[in-house]
Amino acid sequence: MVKITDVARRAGVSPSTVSYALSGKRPISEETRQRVEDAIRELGYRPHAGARALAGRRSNVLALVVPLRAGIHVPTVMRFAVSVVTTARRHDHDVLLLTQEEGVDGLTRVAETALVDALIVMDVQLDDPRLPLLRNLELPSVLIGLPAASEGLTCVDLDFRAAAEACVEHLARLGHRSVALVGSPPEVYVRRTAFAQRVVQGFTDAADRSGMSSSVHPCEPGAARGVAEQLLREQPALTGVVVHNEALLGPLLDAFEHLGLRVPADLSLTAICPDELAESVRVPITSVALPSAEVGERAVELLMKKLAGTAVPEATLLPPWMTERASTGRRTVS
Amino acid sequence: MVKITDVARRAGVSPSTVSYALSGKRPISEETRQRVEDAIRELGYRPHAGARALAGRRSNVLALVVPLRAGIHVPTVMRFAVSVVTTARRHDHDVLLLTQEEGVDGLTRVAETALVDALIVMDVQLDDPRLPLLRNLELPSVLIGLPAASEGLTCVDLDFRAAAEACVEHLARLGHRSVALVGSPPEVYVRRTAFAQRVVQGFTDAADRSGMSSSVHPCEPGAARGVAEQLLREQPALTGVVVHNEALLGPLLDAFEHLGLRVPADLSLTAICPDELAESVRVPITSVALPSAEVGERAVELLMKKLAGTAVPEATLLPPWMTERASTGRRTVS
DNA sequence: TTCCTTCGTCGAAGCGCTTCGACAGGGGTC
DNA sequence: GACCCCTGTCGAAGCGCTTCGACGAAGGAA
Repeated sequence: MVKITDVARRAGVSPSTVSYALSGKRPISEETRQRVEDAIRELGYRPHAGARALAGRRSNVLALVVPLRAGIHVPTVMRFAVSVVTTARRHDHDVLLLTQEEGVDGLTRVAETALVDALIVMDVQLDDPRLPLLRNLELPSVLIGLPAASEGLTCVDLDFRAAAEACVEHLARLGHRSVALVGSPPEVYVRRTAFAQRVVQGFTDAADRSGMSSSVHPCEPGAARGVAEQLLREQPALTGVVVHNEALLGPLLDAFEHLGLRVPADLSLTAICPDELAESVRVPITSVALPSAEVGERAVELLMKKLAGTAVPEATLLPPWMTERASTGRRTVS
Repeated sequence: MVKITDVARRAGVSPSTVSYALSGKRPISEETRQRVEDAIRELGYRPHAGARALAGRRSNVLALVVPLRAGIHVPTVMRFAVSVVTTARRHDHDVLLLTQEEGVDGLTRVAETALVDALIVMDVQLDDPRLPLLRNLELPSVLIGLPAASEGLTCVDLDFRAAAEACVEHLARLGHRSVALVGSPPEVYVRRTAFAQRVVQGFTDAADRSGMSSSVHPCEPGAARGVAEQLLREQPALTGVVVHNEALLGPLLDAFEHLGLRVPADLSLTAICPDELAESVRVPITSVALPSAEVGERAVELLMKKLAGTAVPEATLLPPWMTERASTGRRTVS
């Protein structure tokens, strides 16, 4: 193994100079830096991560808690995760994968062993049991998701409330008077997952404000047909549906068609989901984008700022961005 | 931060004794061990990961390369990943998440900086460009997937060839004479992804051996209806289908029904996919299980053996395990 | 000219842990 | 009784890196 002293010898300088040349923490003459870089290249030197972590008190590793619980949409979660990894690499950090199972203990462990410098936590509940821990930990952390009380924390997320409102208001503008929300599976609400709850709030409030009749339906994957039938039965005047359930978008479209409803002629559909998904189904869906890549990126960048000692806002809510596609149209009064 | 010397002082022993009590690498009297453990508990001691890695030449971290390329089924991949993380934790290891993007460089980097002790690589191609690297690296590695040449490597996977054969033979036993394989998206074959290729081989060979007529159809997600129509048009005698594409299982079932075919009365369906999936669709599918959890577990266990210096087999192929469900039946001669 | 900075570099002291060699004491064995 | 070999413990020497204080040289201010 080639180490810093080897590089130093080859470049004709001291190890500390190599270190400073690498970190830039003290001025080094251009000529010396060049010699050091050459030596590094020639020898194929790579600093030892453990030694670095020990001496520098920084491991350059972030922990990411990936939620893989019942009811979540795995591909969507992985979009966040990939964005986090990619952005972390841009900032010269690696990402340690923790599963939800490990829970509070896992977070404590990686924090206290100094395995990681910082934490990113996904799938936040309104009253998440991990919040006290995160507040007390000496390590900086960022939540992807907005709990009920964000004091003393740092959170990033899409403004789901505004997203749901945007969907409803879009339907209202098109003349719809009766709308329904097809949501995530029931267990997601039982856990009081923050984003799901906010969508319900935004949806209901906006519908009330617009004087629309509305209903909310948590929905299992695979239950598309059942929900569709139920909707038509219980809410015969229904002409607008907001879908907040990635797995159901396609099936729901099929189910409505199967029941003889044309989208958007008889029924307008909007969704909150990744743009790619909205574009890839049979009838492209008017949707508020779920900007996973941007959220992941922001999370890492906020963390980097905190690591650098900069103050950051407690909550960063990305404004909803709606794209009109083929699935929504004016209500046709029959 | 509480360190080993604090524990040593409190327990009235030397730091080395604490270390040995913890690692068990030298005999320690029961009484001393107890005092050390008490001290650890009372002080809340956690060994510093970096220091440990530096002195012990082991980081207790594994790298996992997670494939998130076009055409892969994310939930299936994550089943492997979760199993790897869970098993790794049981062996007191953590898992560093690498994306495919990082490629060969990423593997080299984490290996040479001693950030990780070992590597697990998924989504292996028959002629994977990472193989030479893995062969030369001083770090042990395990592939999830079986490349064309496995000499000098360690690989675990379901025996996909045998799995495909089992599906075909099952259909043959039921009297079917004309079968089709609905496979992964085309890009998966273009990349020469190992498991996909082996399924095709196994399927074709078994069909030939049984004297059945057969055809193979790579298939995009969302193209279910198109493929179904094409199959009926081009292969009118078709009565048996093998599906090797998680995303398509449900849609394909719907598509055949839509075309007026009853499963299994008119058409028998078998699949290679996780059992959960096979059970959760409308008509439970006779399937060969994709034992993600077991494969992930085996991968980690093989790695642990290699880290311990034990020799392990180059290829571990798990035998296929078929479960008959409602989707297959005898061919009804009409 | 003298004094004070700033720039560029070096040496040494750790960071917190593991591990090696040494050694005291307590049995066995012959 | 002499010898040897375990068992259980300690002290010290690193592991490879960062960082702090120091210092010579060069440049500016007075």
